[in-house]
Amino acid sequence: MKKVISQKFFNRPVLEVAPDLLGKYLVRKIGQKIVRLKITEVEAYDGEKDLACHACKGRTQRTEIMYGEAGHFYIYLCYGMYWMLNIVTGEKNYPSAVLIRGVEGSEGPGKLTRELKIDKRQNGFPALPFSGLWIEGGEDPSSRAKLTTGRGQKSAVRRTARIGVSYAGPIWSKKKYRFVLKK
DNA sequence: ACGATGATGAAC
DNA sequence: TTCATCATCGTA
Repeated sequence: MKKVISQKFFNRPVLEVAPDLLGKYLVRKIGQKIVRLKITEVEAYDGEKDLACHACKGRTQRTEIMYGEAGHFYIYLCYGMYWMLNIVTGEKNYPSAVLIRGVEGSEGPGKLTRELKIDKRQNGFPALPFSGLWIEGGEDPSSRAKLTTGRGQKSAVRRTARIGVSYAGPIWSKKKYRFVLKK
C-alpha cells in the first residue's frame, strides 16, 4: 500500500536518493483534493564542489535550507516565472538536493509546480502530509521488483547530463546526475 | 530563436 | 544600488 516516505530515506547521499525517487509518488493536497503523480525525472545537486549547485557560492539566505535537515523542500524562482521543486538530502550542513524535473502527466520542472500549485510558500516545509506536499512509496512490492535487475541496479533508469547547467563548466555540466524513468 | 519576468549574488 | 545571470516554457 501507499506509504509516506520518511526523512531517513532522504538522509543519504544525493546520488543514492535521486534514482531511488523514480517511481515513487509526489503527493499534493489542494483543498480537499489529493493528487498522486509518479516521479519520472530527477536531478542531483551535490555540495559546494558541484558548480551547478546553488550551494557552490556557499551559505547564503537562499541556499541555507540546503544546509539544513534532509527531507525538507528547497523551492526557488527560476527565470522570474517558474518555481523549482527540490528536496534536501544528506547530512545536516552538507548542502545537496534533488530537483524534481518531471512527474507522470507533467513533464518539466516549471510545469509540474504550476499545475500542482507549488510556490515559495512551501519552501522549507518538511515533506510530510501536514505540509500538504509529500512523497509516497510505489504501488506494491511486485511492481517494484520489475525495476531492479539481479545486481540491484535499476534497469529502467536512464542517466544523462543535467539540463540547463552549461554555466557549470566542462566537468560539472557533464556529470550524469540526471535520472529518467524509461517508459 | 526569442521574449517574458523577477530573485539572486557580486560588483561598485 | 546597479548589473548580469539564470536548474524554463510557450510561441514563432
